[in-house]
Amino acid sequence: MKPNLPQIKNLSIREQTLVTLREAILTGELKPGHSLIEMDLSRQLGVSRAPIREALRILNTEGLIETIPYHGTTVRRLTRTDIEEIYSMRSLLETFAVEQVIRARNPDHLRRLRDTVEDMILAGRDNNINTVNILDRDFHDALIEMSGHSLLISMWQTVAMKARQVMALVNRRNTDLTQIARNHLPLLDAMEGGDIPRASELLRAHIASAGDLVAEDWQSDSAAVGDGS
Amino acid sequence: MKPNLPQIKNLSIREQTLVTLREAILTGELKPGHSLIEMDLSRQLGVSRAPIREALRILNTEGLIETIPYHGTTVRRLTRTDIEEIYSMRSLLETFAVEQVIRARNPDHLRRLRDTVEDMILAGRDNNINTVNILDRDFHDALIEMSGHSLLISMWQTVAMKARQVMALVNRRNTDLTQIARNHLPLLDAMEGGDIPRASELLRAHIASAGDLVAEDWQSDSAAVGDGS
DNA sequence: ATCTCTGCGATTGTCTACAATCTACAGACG
DNA sequence: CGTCTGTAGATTGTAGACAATCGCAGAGAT
Repeated sequence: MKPNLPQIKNLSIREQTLVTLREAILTGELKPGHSLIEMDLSRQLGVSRAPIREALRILNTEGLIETIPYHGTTVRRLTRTDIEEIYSMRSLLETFAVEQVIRARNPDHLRRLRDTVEDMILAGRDNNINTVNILDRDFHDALIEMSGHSLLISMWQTVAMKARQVMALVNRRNTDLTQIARNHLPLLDAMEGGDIPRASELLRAHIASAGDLVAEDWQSDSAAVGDGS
Repeated sequence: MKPNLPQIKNLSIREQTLVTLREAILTGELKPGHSLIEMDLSRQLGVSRAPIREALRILNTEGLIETIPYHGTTVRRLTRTDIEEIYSMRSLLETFAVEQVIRARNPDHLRRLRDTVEDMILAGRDNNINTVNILDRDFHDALIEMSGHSLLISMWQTVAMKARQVMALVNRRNTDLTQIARNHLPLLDAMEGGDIPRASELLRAHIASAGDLVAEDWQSDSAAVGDGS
């Protein structure tokens, strides 16, 4: 009956520019301090400055770039304090979310989370670091989504973006991937048991340890770039 | 010595537009559902569409307006769920802040907060509702600022904006103003005593009661506008 | 030698005109 | 009479040119 044709979506140039630039920043392709000149972007992307400017205003509001009037736009630099703040905020938001999810007592939710963790452990065995990272992100994103709190989700996206950027910039030390994955299991157990205080504490510790690890080998200049051209 | 001349600031048209529109939305002058047509704004403000569009993109990112491509831009409508979410998020962020502030143990902070509350009580005696509201906002803003957590401050601004908008849209029932002001005193006492759990709980209750009051007499359509022209 | 001022290049800010897209309504066709 | 189609008007999306502003280098004065 329904041929199930792929949805045709004609994203505006502004939106395409936004996604492109944001992704480049979050993956570390565009490093902190890199200067973004509208005219250059215009030539590179083959579009006029108008949509680019609008995309830049959005990125600026999201806190990923900084603009000095009549002077230039650069990818925002990250200090160690920024990183600590990002992780403490993550902790706050996720702890809140986990509380909501536990109260909802939805078996589907827990099953979905457990599936994700199991996949993560498997990917860890294969030493597939990329998949582990993606599944880890999925897990935490899912946790927030399940709260059903749209404002929380929106604020989470902002923080999660910044966290992604930080992750891409640090040179990860080789940690035991299966261990990272397994760390999620006690949290799931606590959630299934409906033990909010314990789940909160486990999550807090989980994120704090991740944050400490990142903050530890953060040299402010490690990923910074002088000129950017 | 210092003539204290007013700082000359040549804000860009984009910025002026942004501030103007945002203020109009937050004060309820522009009600949810009201449609913002770029061309009309352009004529009214006597500027071209380009800076207006950039301001609109920012407001959109801030979550105050919604744009449907090739169709129009409207002030975002607020459901009862939105309001509950705004207040629960306020609660979360402020509770976090108060914990930081207590830990910092800075006497100046507590003094400043107490001064604000005292002024608030005085304004309440005079039945000066406007001043009470401003001081109440000052109090909560100050609490967040004192945390020294810049990411928290930034997220707070987003939430506080929305809360301001909601406050402006409900037809406040005449509550005892001095009572509102006095409600802050136990919180201050707990903070001075360094009692984090008690302070958290008081703050949570304080915000929840305010939220309930607002949510109670919220009719989704009360402040909505059909056409907007 | 040092200070001041002027001009230049680079970059963002703004304006105007034109293109693309959506909704609604009127008219053709069965 | 209902359904489809096409056209008009409104609105946003994009382009390209021009204006405003900033930082800096270099000339000239002291």
